[in-house]
Amino acid sequence: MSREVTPIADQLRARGMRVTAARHAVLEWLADNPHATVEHVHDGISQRLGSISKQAVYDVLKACLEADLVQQIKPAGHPARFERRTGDNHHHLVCRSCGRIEDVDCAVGARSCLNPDHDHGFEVDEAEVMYWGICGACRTAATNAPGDDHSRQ
Amino acid sequence: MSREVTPIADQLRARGMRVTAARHAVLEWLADNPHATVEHVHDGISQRLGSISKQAVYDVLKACLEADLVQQIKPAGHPARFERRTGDNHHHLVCRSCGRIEDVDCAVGARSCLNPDHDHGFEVDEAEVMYWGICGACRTAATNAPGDDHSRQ
DNA sequence: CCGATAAACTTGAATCAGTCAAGTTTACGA
DNA sequence: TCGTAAACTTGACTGATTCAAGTTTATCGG
Repeated sequence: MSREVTPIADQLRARGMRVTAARHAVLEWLADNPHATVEHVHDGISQRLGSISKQAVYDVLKACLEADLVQQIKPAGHPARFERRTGDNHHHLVCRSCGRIEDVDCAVGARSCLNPDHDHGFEVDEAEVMYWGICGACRTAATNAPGDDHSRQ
Repeated sequence: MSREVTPIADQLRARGMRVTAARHAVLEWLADNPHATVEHVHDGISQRLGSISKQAVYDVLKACLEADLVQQIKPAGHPARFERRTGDNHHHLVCRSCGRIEDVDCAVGARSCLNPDHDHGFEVDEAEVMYWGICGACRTAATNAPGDDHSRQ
């Protein structure tokens, strides 16, 4: 059900990138499965592609990252996650326990928290807002069976 | 020049923690060297203490973290950093190139960006704001000798 | 359509921060 | 001053990510 405005192949070509089965599969799959880890992506597209190395997934994601076709989220202590939604300054809600991520629109309105009052000589290009907490599933799991987090989303 | 309000030993005892040479050294050193990595702390206090294992530094920092005596910052792609300033909702400016960190007071005023508009069933306990950019030193280094980041602060 | 070639992919080793585990030492209350 | 749990030492291990060398393939010029 990926309702792409532009076909994936065109998006790649528009940036001068080669169109490969791996790239197509990753981008298509990611559109339907936001906040996926490399592991998730690999599992997800291996079926559709027959097989693909994990390194290729890293390569594809890195290329798409640089081409601004995907965005990366790296929550401390959890593997990186990827999503197709880029450039709209939205933030993320991260579960401390399982690493699950949800999107959150900027609570203070677009770009309001993007400029620090004092930049210490830095050239700032991004403001990242991350809300940390425990998701519903993990809270339930914790009360039912204390001490066992059912980890990994 | 650590101008502690309360002596370090007392701060530890106040939380029911044992006062050890390692803990004292770490906390004292950290007061004068904010945003240090485990490596930095280890190097810094090894001299003052004669010797200490890196694992002990991890242990001390973990204990102090749980006792709220230090705060941890984990910038994506860089080793964790520690500081004594806690509980005042300040944010951080991180250099993409060398990982150097500077403090920034909340641009939108205390706690204004702490509550996401939709919590997706999460129990949110922290909002983390991280500004990413390139610090002055790395910008200079990049223009002088392109392609060589003089990394690691 | 066909080959050349640089980009993309495969495989497997390496790195790096951090964690685990078993044994020894030490702070501190009795 | 003694016993004990907490803290420290040493060294192995993990898991995500990166590096590197060799092979395959998309695309472009002919």
